[in-house]
Amino acid sequence: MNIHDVAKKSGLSVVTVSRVLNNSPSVREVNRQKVLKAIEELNYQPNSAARSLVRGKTGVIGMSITNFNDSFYDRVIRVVNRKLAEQGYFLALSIAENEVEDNFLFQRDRVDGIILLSPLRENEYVVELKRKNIPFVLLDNQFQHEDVPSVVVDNYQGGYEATRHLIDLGHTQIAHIGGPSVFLSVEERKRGYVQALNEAGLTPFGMEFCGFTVSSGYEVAKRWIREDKLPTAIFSGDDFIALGVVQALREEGILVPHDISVVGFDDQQFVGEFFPRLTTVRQPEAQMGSIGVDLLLQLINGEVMPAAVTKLAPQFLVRESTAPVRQT
Amino acid sequence: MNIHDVAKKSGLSVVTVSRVLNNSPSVREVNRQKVLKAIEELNYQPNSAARSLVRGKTGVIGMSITNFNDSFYDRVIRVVNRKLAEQGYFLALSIAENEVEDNFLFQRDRVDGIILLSPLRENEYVVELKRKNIPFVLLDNQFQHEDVPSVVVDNYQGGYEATRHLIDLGHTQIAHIGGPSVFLSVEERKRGYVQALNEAGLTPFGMEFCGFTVSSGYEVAKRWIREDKLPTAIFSGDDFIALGVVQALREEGILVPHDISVVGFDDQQFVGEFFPRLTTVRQPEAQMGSIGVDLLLQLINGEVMPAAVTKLAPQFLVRESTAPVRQT
DNA sequence: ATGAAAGCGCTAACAA
DNA sequence: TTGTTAGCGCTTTCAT
Repeated sequence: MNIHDVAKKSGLSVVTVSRVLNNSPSVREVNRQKVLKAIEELNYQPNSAARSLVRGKTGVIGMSITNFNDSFYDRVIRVVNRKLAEQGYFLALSIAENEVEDNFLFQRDRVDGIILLSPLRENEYVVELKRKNIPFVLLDNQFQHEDVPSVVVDNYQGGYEATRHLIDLGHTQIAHIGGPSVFLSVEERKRGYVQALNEAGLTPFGMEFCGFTVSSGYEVAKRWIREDKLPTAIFSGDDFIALGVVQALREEGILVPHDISVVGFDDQQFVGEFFPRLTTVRQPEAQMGSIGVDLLLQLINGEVMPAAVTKLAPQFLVRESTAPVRQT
Repeated sequence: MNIHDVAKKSGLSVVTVSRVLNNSPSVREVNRQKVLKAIEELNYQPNSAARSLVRGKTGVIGMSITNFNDSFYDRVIRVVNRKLAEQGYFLALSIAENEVEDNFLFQRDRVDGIILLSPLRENEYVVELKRKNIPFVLLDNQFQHEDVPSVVVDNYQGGYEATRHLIDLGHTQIAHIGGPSVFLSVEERKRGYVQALNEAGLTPFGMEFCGFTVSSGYEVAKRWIREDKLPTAIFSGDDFIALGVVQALREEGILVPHDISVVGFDDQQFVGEFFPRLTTVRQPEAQMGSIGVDLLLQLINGEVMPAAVTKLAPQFLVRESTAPVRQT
């Protein structure tokens, strides 16, 4: 069943049918109706391969993800999906596990553009996509690349605000547990932390870097307890770490926020349901997704080359895991 | 740049090039090399739209997901992705948010087949896909449908084993907090729970149904504490609920598993990092994904109609949140 | 406003 | 073993 069947059924030519399909204005209303009726009756849908072939466009935007178990990704994906749908594009997600060259999406004629979300082998991907001349943007990435628009959150500011908040609560002994230090975001958060302390005439009480997991946070906190070098406040590199910290402290009878204040990062959904609900830094996922889509579509439409890096302000959320320092 | 360029460059016809591309044996080795060389030099990749058009196949399998913040989904997705890649197929994920008809994937010529993972509006989807005559399978679904292969975990068995384990530990006062009771899986888990109790000559100590969230579990447990009707063991409908329960108990100074044993369901990744590590029921994600792919490919290749429902045994994981009942 | 003809890049059928 | 020809289903000139 194809466009010819519709033409036959409606008594018009395939060209007219095609025009109706593409909302061309130069079709008499009577004929348009005839065609629409035939389409309806035949339950016809144009063949997408044929369309792609002749148009040189697919209407598909690919997005490469590394992880499907994270609120941050979930939120970004939803926004991107919705926004692309509004623009008539379809989002095809792909999990980045294989070699870069193996990625099916990375072919000029399969997608009109690509979004890389928190890419792991960022440089490889960028080289490959540039070589293949596929329009793409980076979201939450690590490095800066010439001619590649990217949208990142201001991790420095996040770290700064988190620490500033603790300082404002009167804390002077503030430690930091960051994620894997290979990440630029980790480095930036730390930088914000240090800067805020410096401005207040303070120095880091302690710094440690571990995995973005509950257990790593737990272990670091347990060690600090064992070594009897506990601060009065801890800025954690993400919510998982923070949760591990809270748990370790609680096991030793140290209460959050009564005895020690803890700040997280990312506002992981399930973490928000724990008590004490974590004071944390939320990344502006909606903005990030939205701007990312805008940039990509500009690129695809060959409009002016968008700015290289868009840095978004994070949102600091004060909840229940932080409190004024206890007077001793 | 297309197949003609390669033909020209290699001094052979487009047909020969096509044959090389498709590993046809009837090409002399010398010529094959010539073609390969030309492809290499031109960095040529066949146009996929043209291929799809003429072959009537896309090489793409679509998978519709509702949530990207869950270990269970993450695990299934990874297995499916890997397995499809092995078979030369590409997995395109799509988030199910819009109307069924809006789903871009649901078009015969866009994908060769579809996998529905834990679909929400299951019946609508099934009707639509049947109407469009697209091969598809269901994973972790709710209902049974004629002529649609599906793979589910034996939730009844999961509930049974979890409860049996508690009974074996000497517990007689065993309560259950299930998820939203609209789900068949929730009903099945409950049924297993009740059955295990019955066989042991016991009756449910209490039953409650709430959302699959930490906070719901927390609230139910808090209420039970307030009303002073605590069991010695609780079988929770999933890990989130279980976590909420543990937290609520701990806040009241009731220790898990010392005072009360708690069992979860799903083996959510981050939950495994909490202490006490949760005794839980793991769904066989790898099997589910693998069998799902096999069934779908059978369907696509028009082989014998696969069995309607494949029910997989869950795996019971004894960890640290359960212990023998305390002698009073 | 409508249609005939050409062509997008590829593969399959048939011939040589 | 290789190549010629036709055609997948659609859109886009270019006439009319």
